[in-house]
Amino acid sequence: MNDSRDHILTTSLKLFLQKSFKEVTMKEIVEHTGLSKGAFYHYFTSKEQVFMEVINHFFREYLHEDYSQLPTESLAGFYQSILVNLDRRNEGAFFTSTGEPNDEEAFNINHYYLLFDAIRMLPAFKQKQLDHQQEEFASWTTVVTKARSNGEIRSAMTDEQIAKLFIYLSDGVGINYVMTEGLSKVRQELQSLWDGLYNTLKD
Amino acid sequence: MNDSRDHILTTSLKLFLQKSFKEVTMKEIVEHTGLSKGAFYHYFTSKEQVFMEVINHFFREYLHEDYSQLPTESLAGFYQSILVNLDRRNEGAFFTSTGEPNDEEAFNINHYYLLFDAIRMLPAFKQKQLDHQQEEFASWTTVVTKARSNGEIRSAMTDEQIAKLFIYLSDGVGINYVMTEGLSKVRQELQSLWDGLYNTLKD
DNA sequence: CATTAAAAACCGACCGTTTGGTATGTAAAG
DNA sequence: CTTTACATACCAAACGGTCGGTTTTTAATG
Repeated sequence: MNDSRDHILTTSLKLFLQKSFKEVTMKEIVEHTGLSKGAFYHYFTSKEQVFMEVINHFFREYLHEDYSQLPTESLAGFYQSILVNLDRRNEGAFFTSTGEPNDEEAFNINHYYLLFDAIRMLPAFKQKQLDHQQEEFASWTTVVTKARSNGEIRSAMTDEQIAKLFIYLSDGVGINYVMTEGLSKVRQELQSLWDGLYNTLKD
Repeated sequence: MNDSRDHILTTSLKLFLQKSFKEVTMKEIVEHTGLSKGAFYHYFTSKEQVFMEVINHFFREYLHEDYSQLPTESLAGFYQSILVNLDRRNEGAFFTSTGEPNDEEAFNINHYYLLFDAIRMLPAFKQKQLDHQQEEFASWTTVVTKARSNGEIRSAMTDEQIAKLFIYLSDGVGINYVMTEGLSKVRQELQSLWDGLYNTLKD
């Protein structure tokens, strides 16, 4: 039905993945869509609006792992599933929902621009981000608690500390590799560190 | 001597700490300095140039911990020193070199904009960043190696893995707190996690 | 199926403002 | 009297956005 509107949205997303909100111009959006300024403003009222919709439609679901769908029987299985999902999102595509392929490069430094822009411009998004972080923390903590009572792991640290260890480790690996090479090595790096940490807790 | 020039530099820094390069306008720089456009272009040839100098003069030394000055006798002492230095930089000021006080808020989300802008715009800075990361990794690894042979710690993980654990943990804590609250809690959070990790390695 | 009127989709010229940067001038310093 | 340090008016280009008009699609009617 609304073909052009979706086309504008996905095209804008591609641009916002390459530059910050301020750096992407209306001219670029219009030219990349192949449409005209009139067409754009027929569907959207402003550059801000298309940004907002881009964030809400694509970026949020792309960023946020769904922790409720993860297996929680063991800590090892839990983090292994996250790694597998990370793989899927990397090789897969950004636009799975629209069926469009991801011919662009993988996760990179610009994703942080986009994330930060969204946080600064959209209070609702910032709240979602906060909620997601809490959910992430709660999920990890639950799994760690269970793993400890199972006898899967043991440690002098609190469950919360261990949960944070895993979470911050993944964030740290991400931002480090984004600043240097690509995200290609992130998966194996994260696997190696999580495994090492896990084995330390297991002994 | 060159009073106005330095004034422009520090004023520009303050602005670049609040917005991205693109978002900071010449008008803002000129108005905040209290000088005129003519004055600005008397000392600098472009907005890019003042950005470049801002990065080289202030930001780099602010960001980069000097690992050669840290005590390496024990792992505990090593990371404790880093935490103390982190304190100093937080409460202290951004402009220690010029003696100006830091009345602005502490490290926040905009610092990442600045960091990313610098990486994208200044290849030399990116290289310095990379070198610094390598130096950081090398320092941690050395300290961990020594700590292990000392009998201070023991672990099934390699020295490199342990080093990365500490490094990525700090990066992860930083970016997480920047996105939510401030950097106020980062220090204690990092202390808690590093301590927990350390004790696990010690047992 | 053809006719037609209304609505939706789309175009590109145009608008006021802001952008980074320049040119010209002048007052002060050496 | 020359150089340095500023100020200000000005510029072309780019900015996000508007508007009047044209084409295309849709839906109702005979």
